[in-house]
Amino acid sequence: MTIGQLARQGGVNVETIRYYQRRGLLPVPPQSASAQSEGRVRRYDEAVLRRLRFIKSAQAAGFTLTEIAELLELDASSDRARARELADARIAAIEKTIAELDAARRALMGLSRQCAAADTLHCPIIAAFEQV
Amino acid sequence: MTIGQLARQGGVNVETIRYYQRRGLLPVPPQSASAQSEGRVRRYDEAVLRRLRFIKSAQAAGFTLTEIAELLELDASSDRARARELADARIAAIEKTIAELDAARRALMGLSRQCAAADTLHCPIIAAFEQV
DNA sequence: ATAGCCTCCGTACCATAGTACGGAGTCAAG
DNA sequence: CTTGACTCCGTACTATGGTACGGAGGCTAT
Repeated sequence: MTIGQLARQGGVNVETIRYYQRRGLLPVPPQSASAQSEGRVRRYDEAVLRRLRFIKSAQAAGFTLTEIAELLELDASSDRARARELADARIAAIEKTIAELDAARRALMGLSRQCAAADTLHCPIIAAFEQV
Repeated sequence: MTIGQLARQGGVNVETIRYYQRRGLLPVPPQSASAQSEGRVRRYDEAVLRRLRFIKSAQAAGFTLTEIAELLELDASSDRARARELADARIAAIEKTIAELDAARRALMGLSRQCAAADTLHCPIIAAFEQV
């Protein structure tokens, strides 16, 4: 498939694929010849699409592109210990983020409820943050 | 207090304060005269420190600096409805993020456990992402 | 065979949230 | 009254994750 097809299949921009290639996350296939001409267009296979989807999934899990690059290298070297290390570090980071977000969420919910109550003189949302 | 003292009290860099001033989040006080000289150093009071702390708290709740600027403007205009709108939008965004992170966390935990089990032939962390 | 997309590639630019630098002036303590 | 730390201010640079642009050439359907 062409880069444009790969991009559509992966749900990203063509430019994003080029960017991932520059970062070494995706391979740059050779410019293969087509039936009619010598061919100067690069063709991508399913493996690249799977790799692209891996990147997007790992990214959704909060891995940075640098970490994803490392995961992809581990894929080649089969370094299980290191892969697990990265996964565990990410789990800890996710748990920390969730705890912080949950605290913020509960604070905001209480404030929004108070703000909706008609008997309050002024909106507490802004005032509340100032006391923290 | 001076900008350096304000920074220390607020737990940020001096440069960050200047940045917030450029963004209109913090006021730039006049260069007040001191006892000895005409004075060309700006002085900050408690109100600015409270404002700085408000910014950091709101930021921890996931508001962007642009949204915080709006909240600060609402503070002046007392637009409760809009403040509540922003708070509710943020709550929804936080809940979405938490759900995504929790899914990623649970996936990673299962994978890490599998990876630790000695009977698996190869680490499943990388393989798992490729199927998503 | 030609219009009208698509690809290639380098380079430049975007937003977000800061951090760093450098020279000139200011301030407080010894 | 000087030394050393701090302030002022503009400008430039950082990281992260992309987007945009433009010219030259490639591909495909009519």
